[in-house]
Amino acid sequence: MSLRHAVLGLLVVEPTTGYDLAQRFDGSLANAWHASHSQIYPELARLHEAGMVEVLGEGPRRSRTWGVTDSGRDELRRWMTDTEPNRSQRSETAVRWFLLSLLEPADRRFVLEHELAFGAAEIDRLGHIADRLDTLPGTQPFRATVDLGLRINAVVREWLLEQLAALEVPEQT
Amino acid sequence: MSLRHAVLGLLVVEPTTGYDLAQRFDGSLANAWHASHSQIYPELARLHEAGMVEVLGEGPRRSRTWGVTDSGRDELRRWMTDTEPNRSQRSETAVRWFLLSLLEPADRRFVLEHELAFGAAEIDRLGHIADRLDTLPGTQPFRATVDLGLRINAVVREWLLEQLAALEVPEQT
DNA sequence: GATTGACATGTCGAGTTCGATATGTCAATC
DNA sequence: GATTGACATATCGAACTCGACATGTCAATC
Repeated sequence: MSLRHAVLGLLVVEPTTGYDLAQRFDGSLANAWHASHSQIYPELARLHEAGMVEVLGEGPRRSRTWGVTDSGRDELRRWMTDTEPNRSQRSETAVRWFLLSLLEPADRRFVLEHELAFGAAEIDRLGHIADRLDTLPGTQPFRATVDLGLRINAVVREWLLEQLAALEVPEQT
Repeated sequence: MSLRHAVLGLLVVEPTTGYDLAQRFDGSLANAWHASHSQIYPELARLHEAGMVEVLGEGPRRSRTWGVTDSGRDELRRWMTDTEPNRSQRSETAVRWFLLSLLEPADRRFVLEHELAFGAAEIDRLGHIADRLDTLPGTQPFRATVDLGLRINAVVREWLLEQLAALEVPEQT
């Protein structure tokens, strides 16, 4: 269960509300893990019961700002250094890339162009995040992860363009 | 539910048994999707009931070789070209990379070195798959995906080495 | 002839995730 | 003063996933 540790991690970075946590899962953590609010609220309740998070303050609209306790920090460290990562991945997009060659050229071109457009938007999105982090102090460490995302996206883009180019050339059998 | 389409895709590539399908999820498709046999057998039964796969032959040990029907091929094509991909990713490893900066330098070095070792093994594994595909005829299209995996692993490796190098330098605040 | 290990299929219960539904607040615009 | 949209929390049932348990076959080695 990494949901628990992803939540703890995000709250160590910066205490925040459950609502905002859900936004972050779709923002900075989008390429690593997804969780919707219907998972996050119960998980916060469980973490609270386990003494790993605490309410730091209450705001408008019944909102509560959650922070991590020492016990929660211990648990996060233990997980990161003492447990073997679960290496199983899950990416529907990657499944589609894998199966791309099963499509006829016309369909393949269509899908490749669609993926390229999405990738361009993603590079744009990450670029904006990088720019914002560059102006903010104290968030330097996370620049590195954004950078990794940008580099992976660049490699994928190049690969997609190659696949598209291979489509133009009559097949060499 | 991409399990269904991943199974259909693998069976279009080459008809095979449920057992072998489970091996392939952990081999060629390891960086895209994971599924164990306890998911695969019921899914094959459902696909059979839906008329999307059929038994092509029976072998030793009650084994059945499954193939995709025309209806299954239609469904796979429809999924790949007409539906919007679910972009949500899931990678515990990526979550750990994201949270790396929360660790103290000594712990961080430990984790980075562990990741580098795993990455090296993965590059090795993909390299062997690539070599095998190069000697086999008729599997050229999947060379491309293996290549993408190799390139992404190379970028990650470079990134991990940079993070390790940054650890040596006294912090610039 | 016995043992071992890879091949092969299957089910079950617990745990996790998703999508829908529900309820309400607050600030800004019309 | 009404409406809209972002903020905010919460629950429920259906679907999906995981790990454990169960059963058996076949080939090769000891």
